[in-house]
Amino acid sequence: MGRAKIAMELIQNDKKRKITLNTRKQGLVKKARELATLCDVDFSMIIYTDDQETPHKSSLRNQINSTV
Amino acid sequence: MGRAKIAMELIQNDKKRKITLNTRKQGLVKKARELATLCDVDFSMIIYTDDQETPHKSSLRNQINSTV
DNA sequence: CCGCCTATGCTTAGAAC
DNA sequence: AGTTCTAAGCATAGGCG
Repeated sequence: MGRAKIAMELIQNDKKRKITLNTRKQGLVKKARELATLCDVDFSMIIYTDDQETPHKSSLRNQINSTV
Repeated sequence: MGRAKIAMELIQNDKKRKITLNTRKQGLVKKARELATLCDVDFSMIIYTDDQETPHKSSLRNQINSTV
């Protein structure tokens, strides 16, 4: 099946939400890189995510810093 | 005409580059908002652009801070 | 400049493996 | 859990008003 339309609201299902986060984060970074390349601009992007995979390692928020 | 494919390199034409910057920046912010909504993450994005429209007003770089 | 349009290509949700 | 596939939906280049 192709892409189904999803509601613009918090995804309740943990697994789906995590997949969506990763997929879309990737797409976002790609687009950011493209913009930086096409228009010669400096770019900084920070996504603060709760790391739900290793809660025992840290209760602090992880910082994913994508500098392009 | 529909969307033409563009090369992934610096857009030399000033006018085109500026249009592309604005259009894509808008799209990027939209996607960032979606990601923040769908996955409940905090998001910060900064694009440093040379303001080519008012070079007489400031030689400093403008900082466009889109916090979602 | 701004907005609208439309064709085209890119993104990505869901499935199948 | 990862990988790959596919099509639905979305982003957007270029044109026009």
